[in-house]
Amino acid sequence: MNNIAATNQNPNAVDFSVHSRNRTSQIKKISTINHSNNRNNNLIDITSISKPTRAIDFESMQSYSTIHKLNKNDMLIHEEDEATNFYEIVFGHIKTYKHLSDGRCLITNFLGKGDFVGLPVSEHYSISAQALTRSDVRCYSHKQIQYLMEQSPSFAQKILKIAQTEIAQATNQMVLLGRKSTEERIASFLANCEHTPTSIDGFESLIFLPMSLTDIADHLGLTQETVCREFKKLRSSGLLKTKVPRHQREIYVRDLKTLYAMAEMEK
Amino acid sequence: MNNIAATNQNPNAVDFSVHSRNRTSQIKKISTINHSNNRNNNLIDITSISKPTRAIDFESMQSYSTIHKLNKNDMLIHEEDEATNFYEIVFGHIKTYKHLSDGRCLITNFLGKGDFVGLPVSEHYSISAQALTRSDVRCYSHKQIQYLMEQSPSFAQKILKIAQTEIAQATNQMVLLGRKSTEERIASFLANCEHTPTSIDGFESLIFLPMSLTDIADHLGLTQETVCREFKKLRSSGLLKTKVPRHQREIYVRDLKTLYAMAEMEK
DNA sequence: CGTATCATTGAAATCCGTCAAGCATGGTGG
DNA sequence: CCACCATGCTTGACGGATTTCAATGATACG
Repeated sequence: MNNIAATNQNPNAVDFSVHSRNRTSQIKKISTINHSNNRNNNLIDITSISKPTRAIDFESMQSYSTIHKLNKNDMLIHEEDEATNFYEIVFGHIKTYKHLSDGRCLITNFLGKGDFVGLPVSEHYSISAQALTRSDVRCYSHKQIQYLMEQSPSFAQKILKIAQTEIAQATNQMVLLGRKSTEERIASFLANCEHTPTSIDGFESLIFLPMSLTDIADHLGLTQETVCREFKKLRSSGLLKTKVPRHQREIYVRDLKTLYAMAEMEK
Repeated sequence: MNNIAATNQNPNAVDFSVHSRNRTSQIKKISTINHSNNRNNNLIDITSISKPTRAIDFESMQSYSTIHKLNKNDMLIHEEDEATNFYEIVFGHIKTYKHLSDGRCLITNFLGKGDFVGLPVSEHYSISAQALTRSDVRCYSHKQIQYLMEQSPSFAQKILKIAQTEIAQATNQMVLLGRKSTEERIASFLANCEHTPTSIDGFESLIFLPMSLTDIADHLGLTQETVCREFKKLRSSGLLKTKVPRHQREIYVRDLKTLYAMAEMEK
């Protein structure tokens, strides 16, 4: 997750979206860009690829992708849907989650710029994904990915690396959910957020949170109330500060070392 | 996890192992079998592979693997170690886990026959793995795996599929740890175990558990005592039965449908 | 047969969830 | 521009499920 602060500078974010979690919401395909203004202009003609050892990376891949623009609360993936596309988040913030039948929800991850969702191979997606803010995602078809994996070993490695990263993150989250205290969960969460260095009143770092307290609770296996109280505790201890008392989407951290220690992070 | 019951028929399981969780324990490389009695006898000379589309599966791969024999409590993987090998469990039961600095533990998965651990790409393993019972694992070097991924697209797909399965399992476990009640956790755990159909006293199914209550607790984010009490509750409700009151490693399930309903399983 | 590990059970404490109410915020529509 | 309403945040009081602590009994393994 990079450049979270950047979303803050974008006042154009307008919400045309239908009600959250309403299955009738549709992805808005505003543009289908064919990025021929590619940095290296190294377009690859798929039909002419022959050398199996040829390297194909996401940069050159961009020529075959389309950009989808999502409004806040738009659904990107429904868990039950047939898996057809692989997405790279270009801008904005996405949450991935699972629901139980009675409405309980667990948010498996928050994704930002440079993150991926919808790896190929499986018939159906195993999670749902929804935009937290106005977002842009680059869409690759699974067929395309699979074809390129066949053509380029280094591309296949790259895909596997993405899967590995997902596994490592999920494993850490299991430790958090299964064995960490409330305080450790909040600290771990904040430690994993994107930090912008600052030097205001002796606070080291600024975090911008694109999600609600309820979302944080659904990510950490807590309730909204507990998350709220824990934030309050950390504020009165002096570790955190928010400009406006309410609407604390911008959080200043006094001391990152203390935060990490509190998080009981795995080395 | 297949054939758990089979481990039960193996009274040869002897524990020569050193103390559990003792970093000084070593993998016992008893045999380095070169399985030339391969079913199809289709040994592949790696140096002669040229066609990139050639299919290579684990069956033909076996010629390049070695078998490691593990005693109970032997370590297969240490989290901090440099990642060099990929393992397939051939026989027995392995647990994969992570520790926090103060000793708290979360068991990320229980592996059985046909399961894998130690996917390539990363520099270091992200979890530890230890044998629950006497076990045999087939060992493939990462170099070998990477080479074969380059040679065979279908092999690369197979590796990616393994990673995907791991992600899906981890995701379900996150839901369990973050949002399920104690009863649902136990029921989910039992539902995921290997079942042997039976018809004794109207009980449908038999489960053999190779792990301790503490291990189950460390997998479900509970304490040993809570797990014990929940089992007792399910026994007195009539859903479960054990032959011997203590040592309840063999559990009979009255009704699988009830078990699944209780588990709040994701469809 | 003895010791270490594992399982069991009870009593007490606590953390967190639940419920409820009030307040703030921001987007919408008049 | 203001009022309204939905959503999100805050706070308190309460109850209960689980952990913690402790002690005992089984079991397995050498």
